[in-house]
Amino acid sequence: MEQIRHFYSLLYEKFGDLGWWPADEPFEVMVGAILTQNTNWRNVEKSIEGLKKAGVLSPHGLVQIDRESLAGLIKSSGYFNQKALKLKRFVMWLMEYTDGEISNLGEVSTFDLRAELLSVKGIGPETADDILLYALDRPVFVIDSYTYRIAARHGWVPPESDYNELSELFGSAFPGDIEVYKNFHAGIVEVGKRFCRKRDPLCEDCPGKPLLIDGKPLEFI
DNA sequence: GTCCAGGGCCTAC
DNA sequence: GTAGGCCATGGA
Repeated sequence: MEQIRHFYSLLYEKFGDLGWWPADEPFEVMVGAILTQNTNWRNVEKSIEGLKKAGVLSPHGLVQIDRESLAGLIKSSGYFNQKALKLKRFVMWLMEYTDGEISNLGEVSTFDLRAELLSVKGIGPETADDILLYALDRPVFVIDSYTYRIAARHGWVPPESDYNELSELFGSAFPGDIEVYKNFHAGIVEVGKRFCRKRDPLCEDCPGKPLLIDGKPLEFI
């Protein structure tokens, strides 16, 4: 817990406020959250631009466009057939659940809303929490593979920890602090790219080794 | 040519 | 219930 607070102070010292999530409006965050699944953000940006140009980056726009055309517009994000389907299912849910008005979500508790999002096929815990935190300003801590790698390799959590345990642990380091939640996750992604990139979260090169930021061990920055 | 990116679902043991 | 396969483009 104390280590986690320290980790954030180091990230903040180094990166300051990273201004996440980069988007013009909440709906764009929601779309981006789905498109960026296991995908480099630069590839997602191209897709977002394409959707804007086509004039379909809105709940109504995505309901109207056919799945094949949508897949063509988001090609750069990879998994375009799957993601076109996911976006379709998401906006269908959104239109029905909110009656087409995103502000209606304001009446729903975070707990219920999270369960609703997770019930949409194609939206898992990370995507749901991206939407809750960055589009809807709800106090949830987003966990991604970088967070898990860093926490597990530093021994902050046991390797078998699941998403919810990590989310609760990181969240409880700054209870309910939405702005810190937003910037902490952003900082983790930023530094995660510079950490060991191997997929294996417990690769043998890493246990016990500190996270390096610009070649310096985490503790000594 | 190989690896992997701001995951999640489905299938087989 | 869980490891493994699948989705797919684009940059390093």
